[in-house]
Amino acid sequence: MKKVATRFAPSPTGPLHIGGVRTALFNWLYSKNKNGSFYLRIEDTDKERSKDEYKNQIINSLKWIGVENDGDEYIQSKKIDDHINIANELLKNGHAYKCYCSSEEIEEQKKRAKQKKIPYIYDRKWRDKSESEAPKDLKPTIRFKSKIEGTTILKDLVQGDVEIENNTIEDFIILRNDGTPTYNLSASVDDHQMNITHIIRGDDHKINTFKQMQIYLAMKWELPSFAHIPLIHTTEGKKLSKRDKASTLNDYSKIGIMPEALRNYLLRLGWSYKDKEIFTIDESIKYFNLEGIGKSPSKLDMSRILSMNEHYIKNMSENELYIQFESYCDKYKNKIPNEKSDKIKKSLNFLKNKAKTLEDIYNNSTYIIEDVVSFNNDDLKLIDDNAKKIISEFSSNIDKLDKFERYELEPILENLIKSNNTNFKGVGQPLRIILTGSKFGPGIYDIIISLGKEEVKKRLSAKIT
RNA sequence: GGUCCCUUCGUCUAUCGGUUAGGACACAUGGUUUUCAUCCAUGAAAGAGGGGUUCGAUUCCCCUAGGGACCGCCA
Repeated sequence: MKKVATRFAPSPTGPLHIGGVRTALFNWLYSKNKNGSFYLRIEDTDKERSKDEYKNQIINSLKWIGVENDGDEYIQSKKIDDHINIANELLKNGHAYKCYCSSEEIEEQKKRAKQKKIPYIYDRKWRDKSESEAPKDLKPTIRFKSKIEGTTILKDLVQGDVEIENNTIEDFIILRNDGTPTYNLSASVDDHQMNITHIIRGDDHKINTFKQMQIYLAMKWELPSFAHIPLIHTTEGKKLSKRDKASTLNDYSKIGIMPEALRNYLLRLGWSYKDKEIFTIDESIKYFNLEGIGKSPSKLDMSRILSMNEHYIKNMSENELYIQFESYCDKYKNKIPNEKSDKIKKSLNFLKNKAKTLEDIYNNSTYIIEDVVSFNNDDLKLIDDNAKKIISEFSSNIDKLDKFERYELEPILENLIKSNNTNFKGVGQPLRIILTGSKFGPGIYDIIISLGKEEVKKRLSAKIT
């Protein structure tokens, strides 16, 4: 048995979106499940559109979600000479030929086909023409001599047998008239040279697979296995593209989605293992298989991502959560001041109960992070004279406390409720507003204790007068 | 238009011929609760339609309908 090798081969012509991330994840999981290797190949042969910026974004995205490639990134543009050599070999073997059609001529044919509403396919004009008829002033493209007779069956590991008439595959270009290789050639040569055994990619590549299979056959190379996974659709039911909002990983991380949550979500999007929903990395490696991949495209569901994130927030250790929260604030909000980090750490146990995202934690903890409380007028109106009296009583009552724990605070509040002939809200709400500037937030005891006696006194006295 | 793929609750899915069609998210209701939440309980919610095959079809086959992908000297 050959050692399993998979690859993810994006082109750095745009930011990697969540669909690509899932494809990478599936390839990575499959190879790890089989104790094999996973490679990252940057397909940067389109010099016009490829950008280093995108290459880095791709590498960072995969790193962020925990998909790690074996070995260095494979840079396709460095292998162009190999691709050209194979094209020449194909030419020599009679599996390819020179086509002297100008691009204008081809465009014209396509236009006409469209007008007549018939499918365009290159008419194989130069397939059997002799070289002597070639125009002198035109550089030819090299086309692959595709099969015309019969059918080809692709034994797809996800979709089953897919049969296609060979004559629907045109004589595709493998070398442009400037001598550079095109995608189908480069990809086949690279996959072969990298000893890729399983090609797992989006459904949108299926036609390419039939073309690439023919190159393999012509070169007498051993065919890899193919698995075409259904695409991820937007809520509108269309193929997800780079232009869609909320499509890159950064769109998610900036609102406080954590990598393990998104990884788990993506794993379960289009793949399942019985009724299991939550998978650690190790579990996903252990259980991942191609049989569990569904055949129909699936839609992105934000509320599901959120609830997955919520699950991870509540179930990860507070230490780990703090590390993620800290770097989240650092990157997208304000850096947590050193002197506040202990308070935040201690408060995580109640902060996390109200949070679906790291951003929620941030919003609920600003009263700790920021020293000056800001108020809005509507809330301030609730602080009437009666409320001020209660607050002032509370303030003097806590002076004698030395532990400043819940069991000490509870009786004080209860007494205030009784002596002022009110309910919990009558005491709790004004306190909350003055302490945090908001009617909403963590439990009142949590707020008081997390702030500490000194800070509570300070904030109360600033507002009573 | 041609080729290919898909079709179970709103969404992600389980079921590999016999189930009261299960779970999760979302939703609704009730309970716990100092706000908002959490948590707990309960509920509503699905096999696109039509033909076969079979003792029996969500499951196998065919047709129809609907949806999607591809149709570059991009990758």
